[in-house]
Formats: sequence, structure tokens, C-alpha cells
Amino acid sequence: MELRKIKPKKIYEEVSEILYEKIRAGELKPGDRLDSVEQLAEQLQVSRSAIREALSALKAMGLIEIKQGSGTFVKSNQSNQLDFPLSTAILTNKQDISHLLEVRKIIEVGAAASAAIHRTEEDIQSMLQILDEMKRVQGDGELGEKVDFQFHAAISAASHNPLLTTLLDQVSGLMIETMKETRRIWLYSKKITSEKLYDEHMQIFLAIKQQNEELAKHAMASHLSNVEKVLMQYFETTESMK
Amino acid sequence: MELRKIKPKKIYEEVSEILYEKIRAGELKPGDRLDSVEQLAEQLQVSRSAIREALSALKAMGLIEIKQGSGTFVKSNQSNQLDFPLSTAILTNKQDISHLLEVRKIIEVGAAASAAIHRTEEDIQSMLQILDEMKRVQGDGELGEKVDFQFHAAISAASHNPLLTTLLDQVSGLMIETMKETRRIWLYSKKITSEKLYDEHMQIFLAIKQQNEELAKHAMASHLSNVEKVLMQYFETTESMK
DNA sequence: GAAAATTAAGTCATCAGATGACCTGTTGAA
DNA sequence: TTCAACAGGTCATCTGATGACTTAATTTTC
Repeated sequence: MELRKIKPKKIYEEVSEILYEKIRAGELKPGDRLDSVEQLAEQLQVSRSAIREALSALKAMGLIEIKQGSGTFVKSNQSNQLDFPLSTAILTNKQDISHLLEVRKIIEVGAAASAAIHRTEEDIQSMLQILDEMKRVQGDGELGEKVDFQFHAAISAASHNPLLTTLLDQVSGLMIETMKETRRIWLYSKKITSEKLYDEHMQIFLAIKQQNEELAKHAMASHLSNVEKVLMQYFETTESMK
Repeated sequence: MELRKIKPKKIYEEVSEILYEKIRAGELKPGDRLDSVEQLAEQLQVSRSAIREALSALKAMGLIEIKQGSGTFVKSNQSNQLDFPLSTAILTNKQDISHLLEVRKIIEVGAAASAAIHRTEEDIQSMLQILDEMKRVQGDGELGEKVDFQFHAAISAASHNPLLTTLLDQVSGLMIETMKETRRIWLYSKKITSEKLYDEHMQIFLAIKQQNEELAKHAMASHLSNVEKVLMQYFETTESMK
């Protein structure tokens, strides 16, 4: 006997899909206010609970924003992206981390290449400023790290591709999250090679300034390879200590 | 006057976060059954509605699975450790799509390079098989597309980096979702250049087989550039028609 | 005794009513 | 004009009730 599995769709799922489609199709544009829970319940002939569960789901997806007292609104997917911490499992073993590093490298190298193509004069200025700052705080772990991130963020911003920027943010966030425990050692290992790091950053910057895509790629790739080397070295030693 | 903004947390958000943390911390492992809605409501001293809304959100995030009659379970998310919120992004305009294509290119090129390094003999075999299949169905849009995806999936599999594979899946899925309406035209445009596509795929395969990282990168990059060209051409024309 | 049918308990799904909290625009007094 | 009070709309939450579904225990049937 052959039967295709029937799916008893939950009502709140259907509601969720209906609203999702309306948003997707542009029928509901960012900023628009949805009908009230009561109205939706009336229109779709379901209970308010069903509506609310659907809205919870859509909110969790970041598609809408529920404001008590005023209404429910379609979120502008352009604006603020990060609110809910990454829904991720922590990666613990060495292999996972090397996988993560590989992904980061791929994306960051791509971002550097894209930045070399799309960067504007303003991008160059802000990168210069960060490099200055970097030189000033050279050696200061906590602060140095912050500036380091700023530099990388400036590059992804210079790609002028919000998707790429978001993606890189996510990966970086995941790295930070994952390496929470090893943070101190990480900072230390960066501190001791600080001068070298500055040079590498400068190389990347120059390539982007010259709009030399290939050079930007290589500079970023070799920079990240160096960082990786230090990190993996750390993991080697700790793992053998265990 | 300076005040930090107070945020009145919604109860179901708190519930959601509590459960999220339990899952994240490993206190609730994949496959585990959560306490029943009634029990949770009792334990946390909130109403069942609050619990259900929290569960809806967690379900939307893909963290749990709710089975009527039997219970609520933690999903075993072996593969999607990286849960990028990409899945919910909605891209409509031409610029967004070109951004998406750029991201795809970056990741796919990176995957090809990684595959060139890490591929095993089995990977080569399965890719060969797909290429054979590709030659056979050459021209058949629907089927050809499927094989095409298989090929790209095989490459990302050959990278032996689950994170990378997941990420590429997400991006591909987003592309499919985004281009739902333009699917037919896409298929058509691929059909007419089918022979050329086969050659390009073969180039990529050979580079990976030879474990030539640089060549793999270039082959993939130029392949995707061609695909992009056709796609953007389509968008040019349709947009001017509007 | 084994298989099948039935039953019971536990759980999610959904609804409806009620109350409180909150936001926004309106109104009316100073 | 300014601003405090108010009213209406809306979300937030709780509660009780009923149905649907799953699973396991129990009983029946052979």
C-alpha cells in the first residue's frame, strides 16, 4: 500500500505561513502594522492563541516586532540585525575549530577582495583612522583586540554587501563565543606578535586602497594563516596536556 | 538626564531564554524530552500560554520539535550547528540578489579550494558519477538542475568541513527561495548553455582531482561568473520591462 | 500463550473569557 | 499654548474547558 504521508498542519503554522508569505510577497512592507490579534483571529477564524503563537514564531525569526499597546509591525530587514545571540552549539574540539577557522578565512578573504573592488574614499579614511588607533594601542591586549575587530569590520563594510557583512559578523561572533575560555591565551598570543600584526593589516589596507583584488586576497589569506597558526599551536599544546 | 533604558521582559521571552540556555549548556541534550507544558508552567509559575508561545519561538528557531500527543523534544541538530539567520531573510530587489550571488561565489569558490585539498578517492568517484549523470540528462531542465545541485553538493562534501557544507546549503536554499518566481527562466537560460556548463563543471572536477587549489578556485569562479552573467542579464531585461 | 482490540493516561492543540499593562491620540483645564 | 487626564485600542497573561493524538497498559479473543 502506498500512501503519501498526510500532514495534519497545525493551525498556528498555517497562520505563520500565511503571514510569512504576505511579508515575502511584499503585501506587507517593512514598517507596516499588522491587523490586531483580535482582527486576525476574526479574519482567519481561529482563536487568538493561534495567532499569538504564530506571531511568536515570526518574531523569533526576526520578521516582525511586537509592541505592547501599539501593535505588531513588520521589521525592516535592513536595519538592526543582531539581537538574539547565535543559536549555536559550542564547538569544543580542535577539528570543529579548524573548520570554523576555514570558514572564516574563506569569507574574510572574499570580503577583502570585494572591499578592494567596491571601497569608497570614505571607507579608506575610516580604515586609516583605525590603523592609526591600532598603532597607538599596540600591545594593549584588550583594546588591541577591539581595534582589530574594528578593522575587520571596516573591511566588510567596505564591501558594501550587507549580506556579507552580516555573515562575517555571525562567524566572528561564533568564534568569540567558541573561544570564550581560551580568550586570554588568544589575547596573549596576539600581543606578542603585535608588530607583525600591524604590518599585515597595513598590507591588507594598501591592497584595498589600490583596489588590487588579488593582492587583497593574498594579504588577508596570509594574515589569517598566521593567526590560525598561532591558534592551532595553542590547541595542540593544550590537547596534549589533557 | 541620563538613564539606561529599562526593558520590561516579556514572560514568554524569559521562558524561551531559560529553555534556550538549558539546551545550549547541554543540560538538555538532543533527543531529550522536555517536561510537559503543564509541568513547565507549574515549575516556572507561569501560564501555559506563556510556555506555548516560548515553545513556538524555539520551534521556529529549529531548536525543538513539538509532537502532539507525545511531547516536546530537543532536535538533534547535528548538521546545522551554524544557524545563520539567513533563512529568514527576504531578498527582493536586484541589488540584494547580486549581493547574494557574491556571497555564494565567495563560499563556493572557497569550498572548491578546500575540496581540492581535502578530497578523498571516494569524493572523486561520486563526482565522476554525477558528471556522467549530467552528461546523460544534458539539456533536461528540471533534471539537469537537480544534477547541477548534486555536483555542487558533492564539492562541498569533499571539503569535509560540515560547517562549510551547512553554510553553502543555507545560501543555496536562500537562492532557491529568492528566485522562486524566476525559476522557469533560470532553467531555460541554463538549458541553452548546457554544453558549456558541462565543460565548466568538468574543469572544476579536474582541478579538484589534481588537488590544484588555485585552479579549482579559478574554475569555480569563472563558472559562477558565467551563471551570474546570465542571471543578471535576465534581471536587467525584466526590470526594464516593468 | 500470543495476537489483537480496547482502554486509560499523558500530552499537545485549540478555543473562549477575563483582566491587566501599555501606547497613542484626544480632550479639556490652566 | 501647555500639559495632565482620559478613553480606546492593543498586546500580555492567566484560566478553564474540550478535542486530538500518542503511548503503554489492559483486556479480550483466538
